[in-house]
Amino acid sequence: MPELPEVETTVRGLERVLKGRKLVRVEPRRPDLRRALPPDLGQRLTGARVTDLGRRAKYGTISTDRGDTLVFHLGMSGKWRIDPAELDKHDHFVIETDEGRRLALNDARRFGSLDLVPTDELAAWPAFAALGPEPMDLTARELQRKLAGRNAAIKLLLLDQSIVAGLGNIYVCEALYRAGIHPRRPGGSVSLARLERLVVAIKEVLAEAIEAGGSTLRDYAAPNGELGYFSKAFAVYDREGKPCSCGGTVKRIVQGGRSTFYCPRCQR
DNA sequence: AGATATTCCTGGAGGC
DNA sequence: TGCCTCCAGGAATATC
Repeated sequence: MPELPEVETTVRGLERVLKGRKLVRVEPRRPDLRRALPPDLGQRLTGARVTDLGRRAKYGTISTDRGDTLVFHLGMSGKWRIDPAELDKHDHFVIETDEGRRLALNDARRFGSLDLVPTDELAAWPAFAALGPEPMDLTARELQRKLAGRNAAIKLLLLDQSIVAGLGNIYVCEALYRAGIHPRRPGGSVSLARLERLVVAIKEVLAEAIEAGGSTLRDYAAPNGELGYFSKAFAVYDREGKPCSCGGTVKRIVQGGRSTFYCPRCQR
């Protein structure tokens, strides 16, 4: 269930193993994840040297000296396993470096994706071109402009990657809680002052999550490759019926087919 | 154009 | 214990 902080943590972990390394073996172990993999993926990556790693929204990028960038999305269950003792049935893509390190992209539910894009065309790549600003670059003014006239619930609009790119269900719930905004409030009805609070809340909750991820990088790099969510207790997410610090009770509703958790006393 | 529903997939949880 | 249903998640796609 990786959102932006988990992808950021993943990229930082991969960077330590991959940056500057040559890929001596590249093995797609099935032809597709969510979509078909590029048929020449193995051929185009084998023998290439990794120059850079990066992140855009919830996508990770691995660029090579051949002018290609491998773009991965972890979907909901994806994770990279570092030096797994043995491969399991959900290790769908495996690469090996000239130092003998092995990385396996494991994705039980296969909602993830792998694409190979010319590095100089990345910004124009359709999936990237459709993305809104990175949350860390977001301003209240810009958010206000994007929400103007929109009647849909603020919760749903914040999940729209063209409005702001990288937020998922968990951090949207947490950010709205911190900003004191009711998840059902129409997007266009949130005042600039409250959007200011919201933008600060988004940046803070993501920064804290990345910080927590950084502190668990050791675990991430362990043979089992597990990468947990920001494991500090969430204030509202998955806490239906439990107490809020205000004395109220966390409530769960369904919006757009997915759960929203919020405190009816704190969020208006 | 905006809003809403559906689709992909598997494992884990809970009910009986 | 086993079988069934339901649910979680992100984003593309379809339909109103």
